[in-house]
Amino acid sequence: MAQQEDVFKKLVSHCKEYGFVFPSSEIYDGLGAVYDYGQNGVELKNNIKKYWWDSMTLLNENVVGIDSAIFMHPTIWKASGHVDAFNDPLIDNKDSKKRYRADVLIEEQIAKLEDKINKEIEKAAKRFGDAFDEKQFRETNSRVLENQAKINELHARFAKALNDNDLADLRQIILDYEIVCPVSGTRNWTDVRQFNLMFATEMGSTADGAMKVYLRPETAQGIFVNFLNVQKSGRMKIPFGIAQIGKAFRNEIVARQFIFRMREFEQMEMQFFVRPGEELDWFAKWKEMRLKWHKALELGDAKYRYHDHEKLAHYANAATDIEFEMPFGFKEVEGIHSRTDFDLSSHEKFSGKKIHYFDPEQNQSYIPYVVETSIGVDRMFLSIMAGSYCEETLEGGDTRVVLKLPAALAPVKLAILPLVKKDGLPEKALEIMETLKFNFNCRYDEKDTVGKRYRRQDAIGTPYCVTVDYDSLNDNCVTIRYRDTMEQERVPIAELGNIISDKVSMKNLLKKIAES
RNA sequence: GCGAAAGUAGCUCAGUUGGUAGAGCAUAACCUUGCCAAGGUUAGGGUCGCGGGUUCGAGUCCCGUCUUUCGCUCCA
Repeated sequence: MAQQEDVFKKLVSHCKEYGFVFPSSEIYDGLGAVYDYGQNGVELKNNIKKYWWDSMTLLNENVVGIDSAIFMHPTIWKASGHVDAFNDPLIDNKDSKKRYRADVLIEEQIAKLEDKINKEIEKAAKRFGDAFDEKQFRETNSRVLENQAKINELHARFAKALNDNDLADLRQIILDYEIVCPVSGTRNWTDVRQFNLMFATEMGSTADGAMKVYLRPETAQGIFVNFLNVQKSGRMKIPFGIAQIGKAFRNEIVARQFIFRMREFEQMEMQFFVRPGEELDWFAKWKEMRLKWHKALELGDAKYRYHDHEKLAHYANAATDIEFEMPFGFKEVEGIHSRTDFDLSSHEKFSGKKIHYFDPEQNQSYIPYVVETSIGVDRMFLSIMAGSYCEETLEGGDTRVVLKLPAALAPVKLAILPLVKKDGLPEKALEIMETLKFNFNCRYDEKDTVGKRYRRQDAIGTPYCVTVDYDSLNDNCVTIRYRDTMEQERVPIAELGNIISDKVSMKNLLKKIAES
């Protein structure tokens, strides 16, 4: 484990040193849990997004894309449940250092009191046998009455505090009813603080006319509110899907582990609309398809696993995660959820607009059910970096750091290197660069020995290097050097474009998924 | 947010009882070699996280603050 954390540290350093990921606002000491992608990182990230987008929209003729705005009508977040669910009053116990939701603590206290009453009743029921009258017992037993009064009073006060959003009173309730920390057993509490997980800002330039809007905490709602637009304008027939890539924002209480949990992050989501009753079949199908997509990258099948949810969110009737083995353990990279008709019917309710689909085959109208696949771009990025990062010891004891990135995703596909920086070799190399730069991302390097240049390319995951030597001037051939095996092969310059294009093409990845 | 640790050049780190900063690697230029890094010469780069205090003098002591890492907590 210590060794794994060490690898993670090295990976983070590597990301910075080679222009993949930088801490945001670094010259101002950084900004918590926000990161910038560097010159190589942005290429890798764009390639990941293209891989996903193409796999959705090209491989599935019934999946189309949209790009919805980050700002959305505030009522959308009421309909989705985020306004309620992302607002937690939290309190810490200073002795155990544990954090609790203040409202949950109070609810548990109520449950405890009710438990006491039930025990009294049980005891009495045993004692009196068949003659026991529960109603009468409740109305007359002093201990029951006392507890019931407490519950009623607590209920009323709790409801009022919640309604007024009175955090001080929530704390006072916890103190007054002598609620203790389940771990430390003490009543040494901090203040109750409100944590709103959504970022809010104001729309409208004058203060009094401004409307509170949120930065979206997920991209999915942009798809749901456009369901009818896309279905009608695209003449889409169920089952069909809508895909979207975009930024989302969450004011995480604790955002850590590098780019694994950030406050600003990017999602790739596809909502698949199906007939009610068929959702679990589609859920199973997408669950399988998504894993294939991951495994096609060949980072190692053993690094992936499903994690089926036992406790489901209020809107779901099935849910699973695809987890990847990060340096800090198996972690969720993608979620696949069967969201039922929760979202669309909720929007129907809140907007007052009918969001139905008329199914010509069944000759009836219904609210479609939804199967969602949702993947974090940044988590995907991290999983690929972690899965590609290798420290190798070579014959002779030398070491090298190499990123064994899938060739189709590598930021640079080909480095063109003159063996020496004289005698017309740089000119020849630049000539090759001129013809290939339209096909894929090439890089030219003439500084230092060729061995050192190979290592530099290894460190950023460039799958192929070609070296221009003295023979090249006469025979128009160059040496291709392969990143992973370090083997070399002599090929004609004229064939270079075709050879490399084929190897780095995303088409081959997509074919692999389609055929598997 | 609570607790613990850390913050000196792009990276990894030195910096002895307080006396105004160093190394290796990296980067750039030139020379040399020429197919798997670390030959030579030279150069650039740091108000030692930031602010305040003690002191004749603070990277070094004290206080505050920010950031990062780990643990707790949360996670649609």
